[in-house]
Amino acid sequence: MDVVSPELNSLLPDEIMDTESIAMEEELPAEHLAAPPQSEPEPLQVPMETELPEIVSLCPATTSMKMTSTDAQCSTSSGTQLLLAPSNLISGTTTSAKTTGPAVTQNLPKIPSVTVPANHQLIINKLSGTPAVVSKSPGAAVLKPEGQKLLVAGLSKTGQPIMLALPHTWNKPATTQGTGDVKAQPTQIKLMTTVGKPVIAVSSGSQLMGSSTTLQAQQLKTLQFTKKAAVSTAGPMITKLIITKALNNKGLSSPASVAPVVTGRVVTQSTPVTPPRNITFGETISTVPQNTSGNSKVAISPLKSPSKLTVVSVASQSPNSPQKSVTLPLSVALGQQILTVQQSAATSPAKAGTSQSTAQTVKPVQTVGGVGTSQFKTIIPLTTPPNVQQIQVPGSRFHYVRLVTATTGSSTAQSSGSTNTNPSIHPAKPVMMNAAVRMSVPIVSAQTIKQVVPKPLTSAAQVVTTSQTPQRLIMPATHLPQIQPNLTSLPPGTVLAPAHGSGNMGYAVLPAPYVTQIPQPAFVTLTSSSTFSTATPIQTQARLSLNGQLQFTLSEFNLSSHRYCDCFANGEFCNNCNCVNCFNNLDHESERLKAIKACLDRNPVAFKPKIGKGKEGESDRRHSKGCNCKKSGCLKNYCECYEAKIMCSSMCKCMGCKNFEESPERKTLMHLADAAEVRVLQQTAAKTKLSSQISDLLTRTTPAITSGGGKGFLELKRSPEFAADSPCRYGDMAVQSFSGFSIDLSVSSRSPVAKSGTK
DNA sequence: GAGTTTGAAACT
DNA sequence: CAGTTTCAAACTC
Repeated sequence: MDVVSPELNSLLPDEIMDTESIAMEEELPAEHLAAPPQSEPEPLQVPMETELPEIVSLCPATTSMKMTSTDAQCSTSSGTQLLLAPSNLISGTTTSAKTTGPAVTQNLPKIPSVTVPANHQLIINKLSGTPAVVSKSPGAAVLKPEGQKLLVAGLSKTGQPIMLALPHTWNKPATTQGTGDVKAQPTQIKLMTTVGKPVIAVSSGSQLMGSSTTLQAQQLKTLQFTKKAAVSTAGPMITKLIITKALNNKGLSSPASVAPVVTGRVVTQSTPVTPPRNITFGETISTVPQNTSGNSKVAISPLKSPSKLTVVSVASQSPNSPQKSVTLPLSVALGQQILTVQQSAATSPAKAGTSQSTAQTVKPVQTVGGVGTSQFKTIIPLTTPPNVQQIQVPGSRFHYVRLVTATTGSSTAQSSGSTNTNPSIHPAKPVMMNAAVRMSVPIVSAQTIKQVVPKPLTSAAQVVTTSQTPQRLIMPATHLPQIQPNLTSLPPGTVLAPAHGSGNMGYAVLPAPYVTQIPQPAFVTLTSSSTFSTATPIQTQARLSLNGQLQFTLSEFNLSSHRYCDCFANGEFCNNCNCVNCFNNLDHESERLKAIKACLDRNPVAFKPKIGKGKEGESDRRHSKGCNCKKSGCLKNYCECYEAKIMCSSMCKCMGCKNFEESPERKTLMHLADAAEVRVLQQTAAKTKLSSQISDLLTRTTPAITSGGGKGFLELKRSPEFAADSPCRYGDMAVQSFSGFSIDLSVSSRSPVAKSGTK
């Protein structure tokens, strides 16, 4: 690893907090996404295209070490995923670093490699001789030398940690061995330092992952980690993780919408530090060096709105039996996100660090990213009562709630469920999925989370539906043997999608309103497979097929279509769609239930994502069923394969197929399509720029601009200094619509200002 | 926007 | 499982 001296750092003060340039470097094409880690035995399907989030994560690599530093801080642009090794580990690789404690200088682990997958995740590996990050953080196991690199140097003489954010093009192997010449490419290096704070120090064995929703790539979030010296190596340590949105955060949304969520691990308690807009949280972890203390994974929705946040924590772990870790991987799939949660019981109560509503005490988190092309934001809340928090994202179509784990008596989950003692369960092995899944889980009390057998959604499950915005409850139907026994531990209200069959992956998509508003007698029994036996009959609100797919049909929805309504197929209620006489709403729940049941009986795979992960050795994506084209040559959008921009496979039954790799027709079309896309992008960029200029012009030239009461409107008012009857260039501007990229200014006839249309 | 083509899903 | 029907989306003009 390269060593960045403090001198170098001091010479480049302007580089600090240079978020824009960093953000630019983060822009990676989708094809640069990281491949699944090799440690993953069997990648799961990627049901849908995913708009990938980026991760800021902190991942300690050591198993036991002393932390004498009191504060640690790192800054990174949002969206950049970082896996940071412990400070001592870092310092051991830097010549200029000053260790903060005597224990730190001993047995300094080396960082053999710094690899960055394409998802901008920086992974600093330890030596192979030590318990690697990989073993504890499968998500960090992706060591694909792509993407942006970030080197974390140790403490300087002034105590400033130095982090080098390297462009993704800077992936020479030498850099991973500490022999790279930093100065050789000065323009590609971003230095981020913390002022007056020691370098990031992550407690041993803990896995931290900080993540935050990102509204814009330019957002900068500061992660502050506070550690206190442990009494002994085996003693508790304090780790405080703070994520602070930088002041230059360009996010325009409310705090709830951005709600940076960071996970961390705190051995005991942390001193609350609650600067404005900071989120401080801590978590109690086991002090057993080899104890991974479970892993908690929560994926933040990487969907369109980065503000969407889903936090789920399930399972608990006996503090004294790390190998019996009853981690409950809760994998959720919506085709775009996968959420995996493994959470351990805390040996001591965790303590939230801030009084802010967004403050969270979190469990150790590790990313499940790095699998496939997915990128994850992993968050684990370790909330104190109230154990339920709802995340409301203004403007979002979805509501999210957090499932939190009780901080006390967490060991009951392990002992209560006989299925949890399945030896096949890997203690800390997270369930890795290669697709992100959005998951909205009904709010459940902490105690109910531990219950082995899900109950019908009655009083136990407290689902909050505050608006007509559909909620989704999506659970994985993937065949995941390691988590299957733990599925019985899902909290009441959770819709289970029992894995069944081999490779027949499905997803249970259940709108939350559907869950919450169904009368109890209307429950649809969750069909359990033979391998998914439970002592108690499981009831939930949707009937699931054997492969775990929740299905809906419109046959009883008085719709004249044999096809599924898109809204329905997505597990949503129809809203502002073109459905006629639609029954896919809350007013027709009984009919909807019938439709679901009928559909499940008829076709268990109707809602299965058509484009999924191909078999091993095949291309990443392929049509699950294959097309059946006859006339289009599979080169028109009639063909589902072509429409999905994938080539036809052996599954297809098409005739005259031209949608294969070497097809000249296909290549020609692709070239044309690419060219067209480039043009569209250029035009869009031009429009955006022009609109921005116009808007800026209006702002600067208009005497007064006040936001109108309506949404997305600008009200242009006459400035007081202009008399009502005086000639005024802008005097007759009325309220104009300001929608999207278009600004249409209507100017009165006596103000012959040229209209500006950007469309 | 209307008409045509197409193929997936439902149906038999 | 194969053939037929239906119909919304894609496509063309």
